[in-house]
Amino acid sequence: MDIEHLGEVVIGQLVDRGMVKDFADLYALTAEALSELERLAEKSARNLVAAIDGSKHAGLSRLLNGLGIRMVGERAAQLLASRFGSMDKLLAATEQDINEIHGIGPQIAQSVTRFFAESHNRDTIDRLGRAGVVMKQEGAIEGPRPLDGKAIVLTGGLRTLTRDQAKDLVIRLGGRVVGSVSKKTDYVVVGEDAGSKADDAKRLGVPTLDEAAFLKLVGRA
DNA sequence: TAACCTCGAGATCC
DNA sequence: CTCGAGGTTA
Repeated sequence: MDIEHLGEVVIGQLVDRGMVKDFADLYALTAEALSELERLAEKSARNLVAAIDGSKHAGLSRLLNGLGIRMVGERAAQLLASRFGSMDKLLAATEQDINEIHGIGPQIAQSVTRFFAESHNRDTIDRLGRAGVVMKQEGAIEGPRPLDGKAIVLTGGLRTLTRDQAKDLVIRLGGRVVGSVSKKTDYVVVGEDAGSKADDAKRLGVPTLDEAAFLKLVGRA
């Protein structure tokens, strides 16, 4: 369920009545107040309040996506959430820090830092936090991120992880899974019955990891 | 090159 | 909602 279900009719009334000036105000709404509006009876009002409340736990990437930062859509929001893990760390980041993320360049980095430099935007974030909006990435890995910025190739089958699980793990640890081995590849994870990618790694001098070494590196062993 | 972001236009649904 | 144009990034 999503706040986006708020129709224009309802939003318009809320704004006209001064009940909502920015989207942090949505969290202060009550079913009683909403029932005063036209075209929104008690049941809908309660559903709406519940949906708004539930959105507090959408996670940092959804929050960043929802703030409306120029050039930050789903993809950039996920990259930022994955790299910094919490709003506090993102707020403390410099433009250079953000620019260094693979997938984010100078334009987006500047857009993000400009957004957070605006005091009214910081106010909105403060108020969202006080309203109980979760400002951390759900499932974020605490501590060192051994794969930060690393390009990983997976080849062959792993015993303890499916390919999707392995990919998810790499991403959550800050790395990215790429499809072919090149000099820019940081590691090749060699599973069972690995194919030519293992040969490519040897030929190009790219470090290889067997499953045990991979699990150890990612802190799962 | 390919995926992604923004925005406006027109199609579609209720 | 989908589409296309125009821009960003690697």
